[in-house]
Amino acid sequence: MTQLLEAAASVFEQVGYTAASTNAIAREAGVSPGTLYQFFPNKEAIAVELGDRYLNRMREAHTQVFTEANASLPLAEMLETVLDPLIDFNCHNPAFLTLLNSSDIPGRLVEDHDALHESLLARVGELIAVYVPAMPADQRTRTAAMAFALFKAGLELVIAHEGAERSAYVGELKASMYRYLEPVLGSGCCDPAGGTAGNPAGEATGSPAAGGGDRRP
Amino acid sequence: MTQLLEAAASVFEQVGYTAASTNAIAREAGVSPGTLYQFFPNKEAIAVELGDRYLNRMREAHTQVFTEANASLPLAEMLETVLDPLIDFNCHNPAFLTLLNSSDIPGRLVEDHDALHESLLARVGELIAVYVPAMPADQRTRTAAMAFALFKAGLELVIAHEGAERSAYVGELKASMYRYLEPVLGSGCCDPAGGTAGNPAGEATGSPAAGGGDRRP
Amino acid sequence: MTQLLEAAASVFEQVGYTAASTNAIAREAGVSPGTLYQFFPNKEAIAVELGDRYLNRMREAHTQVFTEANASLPLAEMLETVLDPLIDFNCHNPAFLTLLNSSDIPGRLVEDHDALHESLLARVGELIAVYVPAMPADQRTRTAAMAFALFKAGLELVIAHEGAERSAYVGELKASMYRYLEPVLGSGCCDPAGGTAGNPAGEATGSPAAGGGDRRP
Amino acid sequence: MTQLLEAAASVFEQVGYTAASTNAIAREAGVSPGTLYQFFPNKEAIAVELGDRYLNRMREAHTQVFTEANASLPLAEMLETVLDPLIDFNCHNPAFLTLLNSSDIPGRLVEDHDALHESLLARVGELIAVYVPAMPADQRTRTAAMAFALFKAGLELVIAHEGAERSAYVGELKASMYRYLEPVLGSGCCDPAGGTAGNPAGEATGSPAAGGGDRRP
DNA sequence: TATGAATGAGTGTTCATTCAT
DNA sequence: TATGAATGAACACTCATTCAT
Repeated sequence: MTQLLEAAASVFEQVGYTAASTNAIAREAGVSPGTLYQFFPNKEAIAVELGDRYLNRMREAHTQVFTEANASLPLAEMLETVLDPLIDFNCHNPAFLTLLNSSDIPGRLVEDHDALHESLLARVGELIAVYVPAMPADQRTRTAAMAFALFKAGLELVIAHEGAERSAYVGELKASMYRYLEPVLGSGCCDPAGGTAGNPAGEATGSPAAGGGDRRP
Repeated sequence: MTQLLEAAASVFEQVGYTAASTNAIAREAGVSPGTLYQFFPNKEAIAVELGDRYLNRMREAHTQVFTEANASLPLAEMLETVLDPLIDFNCHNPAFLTLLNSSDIPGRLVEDHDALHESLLARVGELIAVYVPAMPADQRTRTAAMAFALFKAGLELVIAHEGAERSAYVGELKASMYRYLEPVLGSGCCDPAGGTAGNPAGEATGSPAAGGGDRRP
Repeated sequence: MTQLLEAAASVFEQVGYTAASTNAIAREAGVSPGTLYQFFPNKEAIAVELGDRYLNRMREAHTQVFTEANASLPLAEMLETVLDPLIDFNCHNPAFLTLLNSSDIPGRLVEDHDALHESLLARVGELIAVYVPAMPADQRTRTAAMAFALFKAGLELVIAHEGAERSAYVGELKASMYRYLEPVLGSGCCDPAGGTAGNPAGEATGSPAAGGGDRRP
Repeated sequence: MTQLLEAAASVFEQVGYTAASTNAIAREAGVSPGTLYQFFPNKEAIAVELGDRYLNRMREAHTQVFTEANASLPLAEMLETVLDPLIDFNCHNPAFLTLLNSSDIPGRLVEDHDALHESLLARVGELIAVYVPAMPADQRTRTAAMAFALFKAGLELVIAHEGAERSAYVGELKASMYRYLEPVLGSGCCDPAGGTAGNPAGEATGSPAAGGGDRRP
């Protein structure tokens, strides 16, 4: 089962959900096609289970991401606290993003698959609600959607690069999120910094700007 | 030929490039499979031609998008000038975004397909260079990549909604791009406004915040 | 019409009858597919007409091949007289052999196509009958079939080579046919010579052994 | 696998390699198209595997064909020894000849396919070399090619007939080969006999003239 | 008459899924 | 439980043939 999901993650990441064949997943897992179908009723179910496992592992390993305690922090620190482990997790599990962006998963799965998406979106919304309880629900929904979209878009760039380049993109990602959310969630007024060169004072001001995300050697 | 490309756009948009079948495209166009292959040598060529046409139509119809005259404008106005027609175009041609995000197009096409991507990315980079000529090349590349990613991510949300909701997302998209770029390209210091509720003064300050993009009823 | 048949000959020779497409023939002839079908009802008819033309051209240009006057000659000379122009013709019209060997032409055509084959076979039989009038019909049929098969097999080797090598194969072809037929048609008893090295006296004895067939530079 | 190859042999024999469809082969074998592709990666591979099997079966079942011990025999006896099992084998496996003559097999297969051809041709050359070691290589090549072509041409006639008629053609085939090779490989001078009626003494003289090859009733 | 776009059944091949072992 | 041969509908693509122009 685990080896099947790992194989699926590998194949999904390489060719995408649609182009991934169950035979290829079985082969990658070192089992026969028949065996795969004793664990999963169909190809969609593999993606769903994989998404669930990713979600659980994120919850288990990085509890702080989903803790409201973060809400007591200033925005910049909260973002650091929340984004760092998320970025790290996705760098080590790139198939998660693939799954998250596979809007072309067909049929009945869409509901289940969107469940993964909605689950994460709801988390973002809750966090926003802690910072700005007065925000109307529809506005909060939009802000959460936009923040989440920003995060996924930036993640793709982060994952697509390695080493120092990856670190730089991590900085850009954090900066873009901070700048987008600061006028809404922050208490201050001016953007204190940015991942963009030319503002080397960034780090000192407390806004997230650079570093980590890639803990692979 | 035109009806085939329109059918392809429709099918690509609905199921993505990989899952789109040439037979389905032919059926949607109301022709036989054989007819499709008198115009295109293979499935990839359809996507390439479609991408080229989109690019040309964008160039022809919205010359101002790619004009450096925009660079003399303040950032907020430049963004309005550039983003509005782009958003509008993509709302009317949603398959363009699908194509732009179809990283799973295989084989020889990849080069042509990436050409589309690179072409747009280069445009963004040029615009940035006009605003901040002193920015180092690698930093400019990253900023352009991030801005483009932001735009695509926001577009997806815009396209996914309709009516007032869509307009609201247009505001969020513009706000996110303005806030990301302002510290780098802008001359001012404070984010003067935002699409986010709670800052109703937004429109008055000249930052892009709401409006257009969806001219469909 | 003529250009169509020439195009057909070229395409048949290159890929064989089955793999030859009518579109390819039309393209090679520089006309549209529709034009082709105004001259021929279907693909088979092209092969039939081509075969007929070959037969007629052989008859017209090389009357002596089918003249019974040859029957007054000794076997060796008759073979020279008959084979030389035949070999020459086939070297210049290689599609003829292709057609002759295309036993996989399907359907109704087979009858027409075999007509070409039968026509040539009958000629061989007639020639044999002149030499050995007493030979029983069934035996004559077999001898003719075998001689014709020998000829086609040798021709293929001849056509497959060029220059001196081709000439050498012409010698082998003539030798094989002479040796096969001599005990039946000839008056002598010993094989007087051969195209095979080691018997350089061959040419002097009057048996066909080498030379010509390839008049292309 | 075996049933698939048998089906393929049947279809190839009936319509030739090019016109044979994999679906037809699967249907003839009583399996689905998908099943065929679990054993063979593509159509070419079927022909290659079939050819290999034929070659191996010829080698295993008729070792004497490829034994140099035959070289100690007089030509007539050697031919009997070698040709009889070969003719017999081909009468029972007519698709082998079809494959051998399928010069229109495309693409990568050509190499493998020609390998089959070359393999047999080399055998003939070796046999000739034993009889006439002094023969120059190029001459030996030509003699082998011609003898092989003769054999294939005669085989076609043999296979095309049945019963007594087939036997008669076997006689003609042997006679043609004996007469072609005798002046080169034989020690005597006169053609001692022939398959052709009118020379009833043939059998007595030791030259191959008639009989077997068709052991089917 | 010549065209060439259109046809649609057919091709070689793939793949999610099943089932006897 | 695990296998892997089997399935058959579907896919990308071809081609002999038709027909409106």
